[in-house]
Amino acid sequence: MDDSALFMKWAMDTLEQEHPDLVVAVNGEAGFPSLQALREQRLVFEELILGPNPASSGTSCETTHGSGGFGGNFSSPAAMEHDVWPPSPPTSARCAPRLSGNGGVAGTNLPVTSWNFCAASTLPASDSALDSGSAGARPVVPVPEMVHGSQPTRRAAVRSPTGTGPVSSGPPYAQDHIMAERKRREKINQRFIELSTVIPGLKKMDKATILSDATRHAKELQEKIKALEAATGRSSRSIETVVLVKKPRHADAAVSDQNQNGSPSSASLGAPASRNPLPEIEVRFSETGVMVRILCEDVKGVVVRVLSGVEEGLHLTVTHANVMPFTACTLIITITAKVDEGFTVTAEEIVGRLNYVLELHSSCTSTEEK
Amino acid sequence: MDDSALFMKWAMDTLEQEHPDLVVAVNGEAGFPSLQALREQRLVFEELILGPNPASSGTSCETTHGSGGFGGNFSSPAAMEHDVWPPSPPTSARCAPRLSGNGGVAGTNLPVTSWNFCAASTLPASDSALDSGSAGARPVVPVPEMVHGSQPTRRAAVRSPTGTGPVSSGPPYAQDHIMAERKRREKINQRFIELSTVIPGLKKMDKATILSDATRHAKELQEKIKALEAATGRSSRSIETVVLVKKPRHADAAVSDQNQNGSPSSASLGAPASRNPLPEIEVRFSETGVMVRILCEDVKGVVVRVLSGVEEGLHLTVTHANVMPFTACTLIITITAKVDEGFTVTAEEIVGRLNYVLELHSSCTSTEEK
DNA sequence: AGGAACACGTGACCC
DNA sequence: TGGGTCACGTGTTCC
Repeated sequence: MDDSALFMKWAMDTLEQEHPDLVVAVNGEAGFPSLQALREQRLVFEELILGPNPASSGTSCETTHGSGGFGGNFSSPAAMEHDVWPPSPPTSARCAPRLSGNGGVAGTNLPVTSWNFCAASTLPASDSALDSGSAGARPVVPVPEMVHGSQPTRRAAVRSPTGTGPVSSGPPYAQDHIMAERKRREKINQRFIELSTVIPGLKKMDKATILSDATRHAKELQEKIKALEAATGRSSRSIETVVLVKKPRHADAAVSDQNQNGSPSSASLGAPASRNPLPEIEVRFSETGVMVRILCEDVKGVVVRVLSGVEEGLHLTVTHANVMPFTACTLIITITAKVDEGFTVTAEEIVGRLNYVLELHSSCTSTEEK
Repeated sequence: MDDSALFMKWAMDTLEQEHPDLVVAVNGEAGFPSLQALREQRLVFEELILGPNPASSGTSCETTHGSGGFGGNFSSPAAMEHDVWPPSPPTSARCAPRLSGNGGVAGTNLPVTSWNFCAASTLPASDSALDSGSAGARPVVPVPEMVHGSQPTRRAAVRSPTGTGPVSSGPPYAQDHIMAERKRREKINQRFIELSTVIPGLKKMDKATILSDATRHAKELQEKIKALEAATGRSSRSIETVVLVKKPRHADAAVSDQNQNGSPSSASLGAPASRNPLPEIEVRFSETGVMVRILCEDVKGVVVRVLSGVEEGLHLTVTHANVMPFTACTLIITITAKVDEGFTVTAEEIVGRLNYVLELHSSCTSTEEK
């Protein structure tokens, strides 16, 4: 989530900023945009994900956004790797490229988020390419990159607009459409990488694989849930409307929490062995919805936490909520909610979720930060 | 789940089977693969998802795998919706479409699985195009389809390859690459729709939305699992009280308490006489006051009755009260109150008193009037 | 060499 | 009329 958000933002930003236009380039050969800017980015990304990585950075920098190309006047073909079609026109009659006005190719290079997710964050550099522009077919640094294997760099190269012209749109206008499309692609790719982050044990990173693995994974999760529900259901099988009250939080054993640190929170009660019984959670179902009652410590933010935990995390829609103080440091929160269409919840889930958020909260307060 | 699984399988199979290779095509025009095979598939899909669908089949059926269709010879542009570019070339000079060798359009129409899953059901016509082949720019049936609105048909129409030619590849060779790419796209789209089937409540069907919803959904499932696990873990943990109170009329104040928690003591009693478990009353004390929670039938006047019963009859001063509906005919009443100076109360007193007023009330309603 | 994967530009469609 | 979405063909890179 987090990083993805960042990533998105970054993507947007770069998109916006782009093309200061300088790119220039000149005749045939490519100015070439990012390319290694991209790689650079990927590098950075690696750092983020894998932890701080020495080395890195270095090379390019600013240039990246330099993409600007289309402003209209530079003929620079920017992109093209090397071959270049300009000299191409043989038989086919490529028609005049029009688009950018002068015969040259249109700019439109743009680094592009590209598939290589990686990218991102700090996003430093960029580079050389930009001013360096001029030169012809530089191979440009190959730049080793290649993190662990698969993912390609995908260059930013562009291609001539190929005529463009036929029916609709002259060169000029259309071209924001191309930007839009570019953005769309970028968005999708980004989503792709987000998706890839939530599915574990994914090795290939193919779009196709990501997709299929995602569905596979989803199915697995569903099944797991079903199994879990069944399991817990058995244990407390009884007629409808079972009330199930739990007051967990002993911490102890479970892998879960570190805080066996004699939670300061409890304070209140003198009970020796037994610690604070809070939170206490009760869940009750009706045909149409669910009631949740929570008795918990009165700590700042706990209410919203609970409410959002219920609504967002559990696919419930709160129809009624009430909070009232009880004792100096205790709150009684009572909620009724409807289960969102197409979803189901079990008491265990709700209890688990609430325990989770409450636990988070208390640890939050006891330590600091998150 | 089920269907999705089927779908998946189907998908896989079709994928495998497809392109018996003949596809090849021969001279320029594309042979073109499945076309309606795709539609057929889509059809099948529909059936699977929506349940057996009469009608359907009819048309193509066999043809499907017959894919054979492309055996190669039909130049038919099949696809193109209507506009058609053939006659287009005005100003722009679309250049000659080379690619396919003959001047004609390149084959490559292909209906394409396309994004439109929806499509279809009966999905009539289409095909005709297939054999009918030959003709040029026939508008061919627009094919109404469009299931519930959004999804586009996306026509299959192709475009001329736009030259293709420049540098690399003459028209001839390249063209299997294009088939490959086509296949890849198809695969991906297919995976997309597979994915979309496993995620519930998805309305938009956008690639982008599918992706993001997929990740969202995955995260939710993960959490749900975590919650479930936590819950079951906890519950299994013998400790914890976890009293799970059924709605017994046994009353038996059982509630918690086995743990001598110094904390607020509580007691709850079910109504003895009444057959239905209601009312259910819970009382809990703090140092400074008392909390009373009542689950009772929602009968007119019950609220004031309860409140006055608590305040007047028991020497309590209500500091907070909340009433919320739960189930069609049930109310949850939660009250906190302070004990009036100089008085004391016990849980039993309160429960007794409330049972009394509630009983009065119900008898009131049950019999007639008072 | 050739298959697989990606991004790009572009035409077309829809709301 | 334009923004959004898609599929397509193409160039390119990597194994």
